[in-house]
Amino acid sequence: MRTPSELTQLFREQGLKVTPQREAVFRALGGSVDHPTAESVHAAVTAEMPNVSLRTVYQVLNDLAGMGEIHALELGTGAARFDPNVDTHHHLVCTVCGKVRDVYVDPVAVPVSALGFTVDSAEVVFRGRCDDCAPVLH
Amino acid sequence: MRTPSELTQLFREQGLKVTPQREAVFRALGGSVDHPTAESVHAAVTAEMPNVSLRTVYQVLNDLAGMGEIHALELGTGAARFDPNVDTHHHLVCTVCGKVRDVYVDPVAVPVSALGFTVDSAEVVFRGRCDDCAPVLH
DNA sequence: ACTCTACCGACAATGATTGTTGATTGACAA
DNA sequence: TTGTCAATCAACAATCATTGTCGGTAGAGT
Repeated sequence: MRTPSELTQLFREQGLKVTPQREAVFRALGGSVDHPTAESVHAAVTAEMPNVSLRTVYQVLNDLAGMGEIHALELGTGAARFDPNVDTHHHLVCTVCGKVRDVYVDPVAVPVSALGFTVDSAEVVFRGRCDDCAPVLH
Repeated sequence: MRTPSELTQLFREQGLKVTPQREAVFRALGGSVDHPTAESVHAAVTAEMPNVSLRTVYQVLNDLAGMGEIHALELGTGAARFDPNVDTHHHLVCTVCGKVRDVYVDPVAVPVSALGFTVDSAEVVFRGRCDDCAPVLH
């Protein structure tokens, strides 16, 4: 994801207004190392600016995803996760606490048996237990 | 997934009754090459045996998944897909029509940066367009 | 034949997300 | 500075997949 000020530029170019609510979402995403859900982005935003509706947060997140500035991840953890890191990378998902970490993997070769299928993207999801949850035996 | 008759054995060993409804689900899954949703399993079942409730189909699918006889796939296509193929393999997901195909990939190496994370499984999802949908431009 | 699980139908409830509506605000261009 | 229109609000309904519940019935397995 670009910087908040670059996004400001981009939004204006698209004919979209740069509102404080949108800027707050930009900032919340920029300062996120985890992979927040819409709910947690909303929580971060309302911490500084109450009265921002969850509806609006969803709107902005969808706008950003539509522009390719962030990625929406469906990791089977219930809610969608939003990832400001759009470089090619993959994910570690803790099956206990649900935390998501970035991980870089050697490019995954498109398998021969994929003939007759045009591959646009490959995503690798590693499931397991993170540091905090590893000691917990099942 | 094992054969319907093996599953019959297994269910009895677990103290579970082998009902016609459960057998119908076994057969529906056994004869599926695609990756059906609960809804489509239900459709296949009710084709031969009306009055089987969707609720019951969900039950049986969850039982089978709990026993490791099938896998529940969360591929971001809305509904969960159920896969009777429990061999190590991965998936091609058509972003246009939603069809899912099996694909076999060389074992994905767990990346070094995954230290501090105990990996239990790795799943690779290739997204793109299948034969039927490839000609459709965007 | 008896018992207890499984099933039914019918419905409510969940949780994430999107739609709607009517009123208000405020960003930006003129 | 002002006018316009997009954006937002609150509040609510609706969606979709899935699970829970319940009273009543059927049938699988001993």
